[in-house]
Amino acid sequence: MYSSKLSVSIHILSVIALMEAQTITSEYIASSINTNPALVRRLMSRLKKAELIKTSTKLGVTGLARKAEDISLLDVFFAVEDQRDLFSIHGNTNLNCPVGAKIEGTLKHLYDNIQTATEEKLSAITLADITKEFI
Amino acid sequence: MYSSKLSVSIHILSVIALMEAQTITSEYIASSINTNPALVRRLMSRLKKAELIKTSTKLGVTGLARKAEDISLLDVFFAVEDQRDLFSIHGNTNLNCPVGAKIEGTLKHLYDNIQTATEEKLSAITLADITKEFI
DNA sequence: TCATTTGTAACTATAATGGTTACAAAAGGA
DNA sequence: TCCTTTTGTAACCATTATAGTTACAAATGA
Repeated sequence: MYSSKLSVSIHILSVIALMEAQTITSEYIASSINTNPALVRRLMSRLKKAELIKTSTKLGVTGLARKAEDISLLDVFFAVEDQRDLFSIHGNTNLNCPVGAKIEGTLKHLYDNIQTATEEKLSAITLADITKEFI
Repeated sequence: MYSSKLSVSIHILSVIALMEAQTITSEYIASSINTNPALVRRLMSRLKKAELIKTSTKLGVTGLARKAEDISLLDVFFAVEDQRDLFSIHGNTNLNCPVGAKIEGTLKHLYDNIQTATEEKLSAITLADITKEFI
């Protein structure tokens, strides 16, 4: 199971998208999530590096860096999630056993297919698809 | 990212499938994985409860409970993984905010679609598909 | 009866997450 | 130029899950 970083980041981006006119702060966003501003800023920092949002000291968040229609959930996922692999594979198997020798490669190939399908699903959903639920 | 329990369980089942003739022990399987027998038995216990393998004290593992063609990776996944959700959703959001009020339901619906697709992929692969790679 | 193996409890170390405090640095605006 | 606000980040902490390990009672085949 992936962490909630994707979910929280979508939350952050949604708040920004819905208040495009104003500039808002990590403090404000944190109050919508019911968490603290530092956690929000930690994610904001990564969203900024991925060029999904614009920020400025003193002013706070000044908006999305792209249109909501051009931000996919895969963009967000890649921006904030370090551990992108869907399934873990145990290493250090016994290479003298026919299973031990080949299991890693076999599973890797198989999991890659599933992972690719998942990522395609994420790339097909945009922030705009999500924010329209909130209006 | 899911734990390696699925991967290790597939390893266990593969060893059993490839040695269908003989009965083998957790000790033997552990040597192929390069881990210890108790960890193998912990997973074996769940595979047995899910009716995927047959075991007996004194004899050890006496074989698969079904044909390898009739054991899907989804069966294995459900047998050993408690945390089946693909993505975590943060709870306790601020219901006074339009985003906070609806984010949980929106994400749940969206993630469910992706999860279902993933599970369908897992159900389409059988143990037989995997073991044929090892011969 | 006895030797073997499962099944399970209990414990440990490690790593990731989510939460939190604190503060330097940036930068807008008076 | 100075002040105030906010980001960006470091440094913690508590909690949880994983993977590994030891130990042993109970089951059971021979």
